[in-house]
Amino acid sequence: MSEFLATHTRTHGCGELRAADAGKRVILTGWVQTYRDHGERIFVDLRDRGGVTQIVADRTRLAEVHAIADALRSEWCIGIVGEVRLRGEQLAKGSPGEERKLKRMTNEKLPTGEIEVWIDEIEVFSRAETPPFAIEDDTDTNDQLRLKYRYLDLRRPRMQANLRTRSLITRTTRDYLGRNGFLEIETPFMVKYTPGGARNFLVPSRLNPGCFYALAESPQIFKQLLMVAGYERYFQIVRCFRDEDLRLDRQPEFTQIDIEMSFVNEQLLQTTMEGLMAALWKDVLGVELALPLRRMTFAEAMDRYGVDKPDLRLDLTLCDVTAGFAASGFKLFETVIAAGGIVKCLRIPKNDKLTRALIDSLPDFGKQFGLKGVTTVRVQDGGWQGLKGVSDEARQRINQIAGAELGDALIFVADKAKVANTALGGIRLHLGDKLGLTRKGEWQFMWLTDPPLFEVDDTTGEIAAAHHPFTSPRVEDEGLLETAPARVLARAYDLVLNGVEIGGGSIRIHRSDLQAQVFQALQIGPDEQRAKFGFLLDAFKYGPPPHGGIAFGLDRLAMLMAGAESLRDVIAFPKTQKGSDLMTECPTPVSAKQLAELFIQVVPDLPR
RNA sequence: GGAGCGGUAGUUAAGUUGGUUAUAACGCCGGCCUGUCACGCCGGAGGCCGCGGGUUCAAGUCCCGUCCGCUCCGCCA
Repeated sequence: MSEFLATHTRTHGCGELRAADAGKRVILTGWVQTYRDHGERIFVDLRDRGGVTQIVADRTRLAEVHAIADALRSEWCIGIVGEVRLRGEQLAKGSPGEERKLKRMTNEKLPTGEIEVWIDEIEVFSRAETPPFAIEDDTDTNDQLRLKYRYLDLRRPRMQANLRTRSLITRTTRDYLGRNGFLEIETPFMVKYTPGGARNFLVPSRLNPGCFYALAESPQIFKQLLMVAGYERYFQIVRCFRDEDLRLDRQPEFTQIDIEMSFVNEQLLQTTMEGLMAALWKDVLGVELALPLRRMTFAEAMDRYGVDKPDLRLDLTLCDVTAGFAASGFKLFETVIAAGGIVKCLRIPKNDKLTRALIDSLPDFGKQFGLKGVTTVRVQDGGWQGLKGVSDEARQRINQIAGAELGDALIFVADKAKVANTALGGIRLHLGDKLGLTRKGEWQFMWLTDPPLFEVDDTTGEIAAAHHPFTSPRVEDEGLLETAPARVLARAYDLVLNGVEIGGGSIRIHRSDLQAQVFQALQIGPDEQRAKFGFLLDAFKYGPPPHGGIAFGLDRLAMLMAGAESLRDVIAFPKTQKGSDLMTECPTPVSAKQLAELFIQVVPDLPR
């Protein structure tokens, strides 16, 4: 133990001291943020997780303290004993210009700016090499370096604030759910591998040669079993693992707030979750949410926003002008329509920021969505500027559908429905940003409801579960399961915030006859059912309660609430886009001996 | 699986149609300085231009390959 700590422990954090503390003898510990050497007097900004305090070493006062302070460098870890003084206290009372000088000495940028601590004792706990980047919020360094020296990156106040926000979120969540009768119950990470869905990370079993566990993608099946087991209300803040390609808002391991309730319908579940959101926004951000939250059907979202997670901070909407362009004389679009495609339109009300250059950049922007082209016209008296070959009649029809007014721009995209919607939805967000139409600072929540129960594969026409095979169809659609499965809508819901899906769930099937119909529609036969879900189906023979649930992405929630730009900024030790950890340099190959112990042989470039 | 962007001093960047010793700012090191808080002033050090090939009299610059990072499409029941 250091000599210093044997006899001292700190009395205050570096963000705590105020003018009222003047005269106190205090002990502070922290890291050297910066130092300003003025010869006889050295000023040091001392930082800990709570803030920064200026400490002062004066040669005429204590030469030995001054000598130690003279050697201090960035990020050294030190402890000091000293006296809190109002800045400029030593100025002679009543001296000329006293008030002005005092004011000049106060640092209004710091909460502790009125005071400073004059050092009586100082101990260097440890020195630091010059860090590869400055430990400050506006340090402009690349992610590669930040991740390699993550422990330094995490010293930055903004990162500490982000992780503090995250901690507050989990604390409030536990508190709210606990008060509402939810039990926190853990479930296994190492689970049975089931094909389909997200790719799994596999864990070899030494005790069972040739056999593997999968790391859980989510506790889905276990939480349903807990409902069968009569726990009624369950939650867990749980790590999930998916071996899929990564994005700004996706990590290979991420955390869910996982929730399941028995004897519940959509209304009760959503109300309960709205209560959770209200508690979070109040406790963490001090914001009162207006409840209930808005609801929108999947169909409306796709039609008007082109996505299943609309950003409602932006008022622009899409409309379908396929009917307008049919027999319009515009061959390009007519061909697309004849091939089963659609034409969607985004109307931009007259806006000076929509420059020629911005319009010209849209086709390139559209390419990333697989779009072949983007057509933009300006609505003028008696015609469209920017597109010829459309009959007057068709033009008027389209103007009417789009609600176009003089001076507006109409942006058209023609392709298969999915591509057209995704692309124009993307352009909508892009332009909202570029034109400054997206209202920053708003919290736009919405429940997305009534999505399709199944997804139909474009090429094969095969049907797959859109969510998972235990999601209930809407009661009124049960009759369609055999005749028109693609039209069946689900008792499922997503919670969307500012264009980000922060949670999703469903009411589950608890009736075996209904479950059989769904398996039938999915063409999952008895053998496959047994192999994949046998234990769950067995459990459902013993009086399963009606139940449903939801899972929130804690990382995304934290990212939005902390105002962070990336998931990596709210995860202490995240991974790169290729799933590697640049600090520990993982993953790595392992020795032949380790592999042999697991009965595994590595074959490079195995044909797939 | 695919597309785009990036990699030059410790860091962030500049580097012209290929042409002398590869610039700048910040940081770092030394000295000076009683009030700074983006302190200031004087001086100094610091480079495998991601890596490997190729073209050329000559490559940071052009070509091919490769690695790493970022963003997106596919993917994520």
